[in-house]
Amino acid sequence: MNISEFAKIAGVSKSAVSRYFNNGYLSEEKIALIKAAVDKTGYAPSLSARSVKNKVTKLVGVIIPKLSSESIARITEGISEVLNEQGYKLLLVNTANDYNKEIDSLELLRNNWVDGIILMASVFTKLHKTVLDKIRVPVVILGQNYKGYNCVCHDDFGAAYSLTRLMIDKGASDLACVGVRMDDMATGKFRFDGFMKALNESGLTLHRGNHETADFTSESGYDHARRLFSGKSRPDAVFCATDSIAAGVVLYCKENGIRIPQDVMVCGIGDSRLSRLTSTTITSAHLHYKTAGIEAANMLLSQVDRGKSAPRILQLGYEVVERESTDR
Amino acid sequence: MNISEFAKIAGVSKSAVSRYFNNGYLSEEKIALIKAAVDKTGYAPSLSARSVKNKVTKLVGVIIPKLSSESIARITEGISEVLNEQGYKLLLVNTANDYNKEIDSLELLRNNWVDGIILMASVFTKLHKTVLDKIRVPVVILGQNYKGYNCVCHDDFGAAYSLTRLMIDKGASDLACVGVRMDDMATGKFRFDGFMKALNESGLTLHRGNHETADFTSESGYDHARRLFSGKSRPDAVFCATDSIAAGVVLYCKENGIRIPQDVMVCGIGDSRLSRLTSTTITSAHLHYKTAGIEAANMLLSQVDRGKSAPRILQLGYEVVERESTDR
DNA sequence: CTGAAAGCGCTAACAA
DNA sequence: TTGTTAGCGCTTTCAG
Repeated sequence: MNISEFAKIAGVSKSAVSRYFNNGYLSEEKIALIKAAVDKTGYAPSLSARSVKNKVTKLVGVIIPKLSSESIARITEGISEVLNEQGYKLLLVNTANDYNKEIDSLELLRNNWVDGIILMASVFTKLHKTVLDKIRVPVVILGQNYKGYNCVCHDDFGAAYSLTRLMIDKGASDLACVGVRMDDMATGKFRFDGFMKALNESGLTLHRGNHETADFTSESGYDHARRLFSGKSRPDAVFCATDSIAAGVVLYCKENGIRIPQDVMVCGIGDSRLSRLTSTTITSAHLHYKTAGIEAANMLLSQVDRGKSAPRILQLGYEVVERESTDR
Repeated sequence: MNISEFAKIAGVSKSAVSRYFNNGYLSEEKIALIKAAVDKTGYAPSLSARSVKNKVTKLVGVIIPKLSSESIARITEGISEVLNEQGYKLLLVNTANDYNKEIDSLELLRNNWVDGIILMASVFTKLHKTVLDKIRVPVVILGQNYKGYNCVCHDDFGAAYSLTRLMIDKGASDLACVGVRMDDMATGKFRFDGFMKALNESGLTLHRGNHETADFTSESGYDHARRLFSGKSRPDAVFCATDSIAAGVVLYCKENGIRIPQDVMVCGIGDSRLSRLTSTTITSAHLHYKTAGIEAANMLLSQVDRGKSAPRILQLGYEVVERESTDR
């Protein structure tokens, strides 16, 4: 049913109907007439047609690498909360860790579909830059710090530094790192750099064989723990780039009689629910994921409303949460 | 930029441009002309305007109660996979466990916005029915079994029965259940019913104080474990409606010197990653979450394409996965 | 194969 | 306050 047909049923003009749905001038009498007809027919205006006129879709595109990750879920909940409140809807694109798809999705949303985009970026290629620079709608990048773009990110470097420092202060001298690929700047490079800074500051060196690159799963953490602990000299502390990886390391230790924290200390990042439930609970750094989502959505919507402005970068802090895995 | 303006730049007519983007008849020559202009200007047709003509948005609404849940994330990944493949986009609505918002969201999507809806339902009220019956686009309900609607669901009853049976076969005689609210039929009622059937079949009774109602978190599982184990007689087996709850129970036992499985057996449902990482790994039932998402999306799209048809119910099986928590 | 023109459902400027 | 009317950007007949 369209507006003309409905107007006929309600016994009013098209404009009256339009005004009814757009808070225009309308007499009580007509309002009642239309309300009754709505109840009867269930008519609602076509959002597409409305968008054609308004040039506004009230839709925000959110591009994520995967869904089954506690951190991403929490971020997305934050985003969704703000969007809901402000009357926007969330168009979710899951790239399934496929970086080409990230580009495709940006292309897809580039014109005429959404009023703004939040990109949970992993790696950042020249292609990303090319596409991002062509996009007409506002974009906020979440979880990475790319100069020249609107970003909301975490203090990955600081969190890694503090945790490593903590383990050194507790007596660790032969530290290992299970990180992720370095082209993921936030989770890969910055967390590794923070780890290294703490080492260097204390005059420690990263021994050969003590640096592993895992993916984001605990299975992978488990596998890399095996490699770490099968060398001749075992590390006495393992810094992991994420809690999931740390959980895998903890599991490996449990199964192989390596005592935590007596034989080896372990920590992760993210303060996930998991870190409280593993056989040895895991010392971690709390990152404000939901807040990041909220801030990113607010940053985006303010640009949607008031037009693009100079790029801002918002970096959120962290809190170290000590648990059993470093308790000595 | 709109089609007319672009057509002028490309040096062709509006219709030619339209045909270019809709695989119509077009000479090589014009195709080249338009392609060049697209590269230069970045023009892409407005999807909203297209929808007005086509009466098709290529958008599917997905309503979920929350994001930070492994099962929901896996389901949604399945949905997203199919939608992507078929050229549909995913409009995500997070109701944040607010059942009123579930209704509102259905109302919102009811007309003219999406081509179909997947509803991850929790409870089912008369209001749900009223709204669902008014909706014009196809709807698939995921995770619950409501006669008369298209549903994809799990064998909650069977899974609970098998797990309880397993514990009884291993010698449990005083069983407890930590479930969730009964108006969530799938997770609450059916899992409890499955549990009870196994008890009854073996001539066992549910002792007073051995039935707790938790929410879906491990914190809640932890709290209810305290109540369970502070009575005079301790159960020798605890069936939990979800893995998260079970993880909380396991944590409580660990902290209070209650040995699993020697003193008490524990199991959950969902075969989550968590169940493999807790201090005592948790026996669980694998539910095919991602498959459920895939099947639901396929079911929905087939109705979108071929029009609504008689309601179908697809129930997926389960597999019991034995781990340490029942290993005796 | 091509372009002109009508029309999708809606909004808003305009005249009443 | 109201109704009429001219678009919004696109697709698709229809006549060439």
